[in-house]
Amino acid sequence: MNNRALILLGILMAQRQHGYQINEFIERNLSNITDMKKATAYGMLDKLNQGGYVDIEIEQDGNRPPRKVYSVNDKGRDYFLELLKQNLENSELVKDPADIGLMFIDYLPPKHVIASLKKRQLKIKRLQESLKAVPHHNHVTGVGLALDRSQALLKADSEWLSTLIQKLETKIEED
Amino acid sequence: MNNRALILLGILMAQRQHGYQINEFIERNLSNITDMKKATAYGMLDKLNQGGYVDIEIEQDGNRPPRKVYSVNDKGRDYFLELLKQNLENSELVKDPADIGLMFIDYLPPKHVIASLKKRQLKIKRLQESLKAVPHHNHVTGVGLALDRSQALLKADSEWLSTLIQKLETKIEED
DNA sequence: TTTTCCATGTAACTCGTTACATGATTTC
DNA sequence: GAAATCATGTAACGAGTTACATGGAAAA
Repeated sequence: MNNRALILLGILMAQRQHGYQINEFIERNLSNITDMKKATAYGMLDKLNQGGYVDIEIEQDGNRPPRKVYSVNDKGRDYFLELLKQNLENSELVKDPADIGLMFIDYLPPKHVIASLKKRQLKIKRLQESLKAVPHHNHVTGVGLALDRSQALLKADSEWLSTLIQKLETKIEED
Repeated sequence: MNNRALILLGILMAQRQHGYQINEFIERNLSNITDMKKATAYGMLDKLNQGGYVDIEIEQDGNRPPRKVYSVNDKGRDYFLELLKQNLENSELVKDPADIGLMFIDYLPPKHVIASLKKRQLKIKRLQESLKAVPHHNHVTGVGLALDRSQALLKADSEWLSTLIQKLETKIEED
C-alpha cells in the first residue's frame, strides 16, 4: 500500500539518519527506483513519527543547523516487515505509458512508425547503459537486486521492440 | 506528455462517440492499459473541446438522455499524430513498486522471502492467464499489440523471479 | 417494483510536486 | 564576496479519484 513509507523505513532500518541524509541517499542511489521528492519525504517522516513508527532525536553539530535524527522503533520495525512482506508478495500490471502509442500505430505511415520505434530503441539502450554504470558494490543484494530486475525487463522490452520493428519492415517490403 | 489525451483522441480517431461509449470502451477493453476513470475522461473531453481539438454535437435518441458526441477535427488530428509520435519515440524507466521490496530482502529470513516471492510468482501467472484470455480478434495490431508487449514483459519478470528464487534456495542449502 | 442501464456532471478530497523561505557555513 | 552546501519546512498548485446527484428507460 504505502510504498513511500516502505522506502523510508527500509532506509532507516540500516541506521538512524536525519532527513537531509535520507533525501541525499534517495537522490543519489535510488533515482532509478523512486521519484520521491524531498518535500514528500520530510512530510512522510513526520507522519511516520506521528504514527509512532519512528522516533526523533534532535542533534546539533557545532553551529550547523539542528537536525532531526529519525530511527525505527519496535512498532516501526513490525510495520516495515509487514509492508515488506506485502510488497514482495505482490505483482500488479504496471500501466506503462509506452503501451499507449502501440494501440494506434495504424494511424501513422509504417515508415514513420519504424523511425519512431528506432528512436525508442536508442533510448532503451541508453537506459541500459546508465543502469550498467551504477556502481555494483552492492549488486548481489540490496539496491542492486532491484536494478538487476530493471535490467532484465529493459532487455525484454528491447528484444520485443526489435522483433516488432522487423515485422513492420518485412511488411513494408511486401508492397 | 499528455497520455490521457492521447488515449481519448486515439479512441475518437476510430469514430465519433459520446462520453459514455468511450468510458465503456476504456473499462471493457483498455483496463490493462490505463486506469483512467470516468470523471477524468469526461473532464478531459471537455478540455479537448475547449482546446479546439474535438467538436461536440448533441444528439438524442427518443426519450433517452441527450448525449454529447465528440469527434476529432483537423487540429485534433494533428495534435493526436504529434502525441502519438512522441509516445512511440519515448522510453522511460518505469518506477515499479515491485522493485522496492527487493532492496530490503536481507531484513527477512530467506525462507520467508522465498515464500513471499512464490506468491508473487502465482500472481504473475494469473496476470498472464488473464491477458491470454483477452479476445484477440485484434491481436496483430491495435490494442492487441500493447497487450503483446505486456505479455513479453510479464514473461521476463516471471523468468527473472524464478532464477532469483533458485539462487535463494541454493543459498539456503549451503547452510 | 426494485434494480440495472443510460448519460453526464460536480464537489470534496488525496497525494504529490513545485517553488519558495530561512539562515548559518563552508568553498571558490 | 558570491556561490554552493547543510537542514528543514510550508504554501500553492495540479492531476486524478471517490463519491455523490440527477432522471428517465429498460429489464428482472
